[in-house]
Amino acid sequence: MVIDGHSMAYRAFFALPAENFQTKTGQHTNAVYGFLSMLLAMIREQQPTHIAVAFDTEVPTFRAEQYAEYKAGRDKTPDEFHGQIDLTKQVMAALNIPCIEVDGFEADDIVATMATQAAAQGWTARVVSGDRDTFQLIDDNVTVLYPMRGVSELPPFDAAAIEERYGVSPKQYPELAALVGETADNLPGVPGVGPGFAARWLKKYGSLQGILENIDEIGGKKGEALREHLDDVKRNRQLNALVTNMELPIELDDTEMVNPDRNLVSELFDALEFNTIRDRVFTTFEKELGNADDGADQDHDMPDTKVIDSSEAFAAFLAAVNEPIAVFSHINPPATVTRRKIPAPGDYGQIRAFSFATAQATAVIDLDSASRELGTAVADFLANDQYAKVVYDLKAMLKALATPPESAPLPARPDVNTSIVNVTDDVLLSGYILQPDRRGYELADLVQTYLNTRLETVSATSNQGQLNIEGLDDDANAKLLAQYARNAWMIHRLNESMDGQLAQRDAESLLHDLEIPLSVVLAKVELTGIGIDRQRLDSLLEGFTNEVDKAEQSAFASIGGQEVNLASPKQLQVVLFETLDMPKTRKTKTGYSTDADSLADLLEKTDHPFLHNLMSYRDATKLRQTVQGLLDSIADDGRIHTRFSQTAAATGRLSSLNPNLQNIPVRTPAGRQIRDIFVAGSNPHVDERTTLLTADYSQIEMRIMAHMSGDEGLIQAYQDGEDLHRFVGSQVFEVEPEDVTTSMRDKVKAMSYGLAYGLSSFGLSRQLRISVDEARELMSSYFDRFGDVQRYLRNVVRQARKDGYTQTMLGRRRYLPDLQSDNRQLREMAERAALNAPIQGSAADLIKVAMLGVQARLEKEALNSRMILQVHDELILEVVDSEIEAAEAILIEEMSSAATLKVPLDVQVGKGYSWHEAAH
DNA sequence: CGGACGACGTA
DNA sequence: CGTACGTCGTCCGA
Repeated sequence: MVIDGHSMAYRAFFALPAENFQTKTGQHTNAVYGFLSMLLAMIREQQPTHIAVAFDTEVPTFRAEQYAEYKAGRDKTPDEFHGQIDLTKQVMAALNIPCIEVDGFEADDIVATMATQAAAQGWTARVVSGDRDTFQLIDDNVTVLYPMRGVSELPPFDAAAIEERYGVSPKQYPELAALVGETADNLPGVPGVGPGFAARWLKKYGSLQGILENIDEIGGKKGEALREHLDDVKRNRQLNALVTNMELPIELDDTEMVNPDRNLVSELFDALEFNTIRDRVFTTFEKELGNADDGADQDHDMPDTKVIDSSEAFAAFLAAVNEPIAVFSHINPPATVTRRKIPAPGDYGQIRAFSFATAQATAVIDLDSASRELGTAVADFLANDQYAKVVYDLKAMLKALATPPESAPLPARPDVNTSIVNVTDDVLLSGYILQPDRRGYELADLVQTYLNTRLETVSATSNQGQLNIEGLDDDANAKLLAQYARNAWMIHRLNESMDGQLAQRDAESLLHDLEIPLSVVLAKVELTGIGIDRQRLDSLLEGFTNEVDKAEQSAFASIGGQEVNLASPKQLQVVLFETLDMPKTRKTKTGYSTDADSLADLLEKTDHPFLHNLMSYRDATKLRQTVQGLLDSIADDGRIHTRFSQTAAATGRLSSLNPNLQNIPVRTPAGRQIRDIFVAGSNPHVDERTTLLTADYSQIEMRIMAHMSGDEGLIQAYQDGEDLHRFVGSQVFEVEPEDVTTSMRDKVKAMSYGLAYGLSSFGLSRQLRISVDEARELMSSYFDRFGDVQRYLRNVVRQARKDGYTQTMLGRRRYLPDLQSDNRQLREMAERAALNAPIQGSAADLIKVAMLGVQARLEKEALNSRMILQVHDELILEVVDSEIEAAEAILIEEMSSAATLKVPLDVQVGKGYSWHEAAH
């Protein structure tokens, strides 16, 4: 298959709307995307063994030399097309598809030469081109795929198809074209002669030569015109003849289809912001090349796998081991959770199989067929401090091991402190520390990045049916177990690679002393869950649902009974900006914004009741959704067990999911009602009432900024325990602290918080609804008083630009390549991220240290109270009533001593039956 | 069914 | 033109 790259990319450009394909840097990509998806379709349909793409070059062709007006008068190439040919070539390079271009020739000549060469070798050739001149190449061996509807349909043209369509043979088609002319190439033909007449003449006289020999016979106006434009016709015929015997810089054999360079493809697609097509690329090539086991070659050093089916065999395997063992556990349901398919509340998955790897040996255990003895032996091995272990996702293993089903051979090991010990590495967490801003940390992703090897993801068929060890002659089962073994081997190899990199950047302590121990604490927190008052939650749902209905009815009434979907911004835009003809708001990708700020603006300007009703509807639906989400995630034990992701936030923070308990409303009274349903539950270890204890850091990020900047004024204020915002206000506005008004305090408060996000004077002015000048004035007097803060913030960015990364107090790095970007928007975004990352990240480090400290103290003092939630700067404990004072002391001590800063770490504690009551 | 998008909750 | 997240509904395409 040989493709005319330029003509197809250009077709694709017009087939897809350029405005829908634009990267954040402003580069259009519609032609690249369209070309690529056409290419994939062609590969799938035609299954070529060899493939190449031909391109035109800038150098004028021999045709232009023969005829100066060749292709003159064409419309200017649209600006949006700019750069897309080059990007298309880059994509081809990543796909390992050769691009061919030769100065002085057109892509079509290359296509023609290659097709001719291929046919001469006895191959069949497929020519993909939007240029009808290629029709002349068609014969028994050569077919042209010519785009019809955009580039979505490329019907094959063979001799019969040309005959049917034009009434001439492919060989005669260029003669017909010469008579008719080609506007696109600025080759005028005979006026008044279209393909019909041309075909009739050709049929009658056999060929163009025949026509010329009998030219005087041809009567009528058209005959006259022909005689007048004979030179044009001859010239056209000369120019539309494709060159079939060029010297090419490549042999046909060098165009054999091979695997894409996956890393290059990923890198390039990241830049092009191609996401959905990525998998299509890989699956298309895999299918075409039939090489699903491609990566297997690179495992030649993988030791043979022993299938372990008895505790004796396991003991024998362990006896030969004298180094850290990589342990992989296959957990059902798989950790990959999609939006519409989340695991049932309280289901932490079951371990179905274990596999192990060292440099010398690999082994696999199918738990579905394992004996109770073997299951126990494995559990004992995990709990045995003598064996160092390397794992992937310790937290998931701990949780699954804590709650195996009755029937499983594995004994339940509910104590996460002892169930898996001596874990020296968790490659999931190592991956996060090395690259905290990656999208995914699936084992296969890490293997791809760090080992440049493909890893099959275990087939979903393992979800059902038994993995039966006796059935090892069963192909599918054997393959599955082999995959598990390979996973363990990959964990082993990943660890070798990552260990070195962690050492190089001095981040071992972050892994071993912080993240790995924290994952044990988090496992415990998740297993514990938080108590819920279900009755009150039910009645909240009812109340909010009523509010939604009421607001919806009022909203419809206020626009004359028209029933639109209030949850659809698209439909709202029609109502607001067309039906009601309101002033336009901020632009979004798909139109004009209908967000809360915009609605408030519109309300001010128009005072239309619909706006008010819509806002009520939005408030109520949001609350109802939150309540419904909570109800849906209550587990059988009546509690909600959120999951903490330890690898989600690029700054080092945790995140909470299924459900997210880190964004439960708190600002409005209605929202706070939801906090009231999180309550102190029963403790399984004591028959005693419990209370919720909350403890949060006060102004943690400001304190970190004071510490890191070394600003004496700020430090002094914190040491004196002053009301920080009042103090700053008095400095900025040059008044006595007692004379600082609420408005002054609010302004400096907004500014102080904003600083850590890279707030601009423009942003500040908008937020405070003051003029930009006033905001600028405010910032400059702020920095006059607190100059070290300004110097610090500037220096953070400067250092980050120099090093390529920022660093937290514990050495957690965040890489920010965009600091070097030519694109101002990207660069400035990276600068703000650089400003914020050390501050937010250090705060994250601190509370993680505090969590370890608190958990350790609770255990050391043998308390029954339990940690149940972390919300970035807040820890929540469910405390047995007799332990309230002890727990309170632990919280305060451990949180305030998490680090020694130049300022005190103030911790506020509150208690109550519910989360709401425990707020202070 | 999955992704993009707008919207909005938290720190 | 303020950082970091997760979830929901809609809309649209595979």
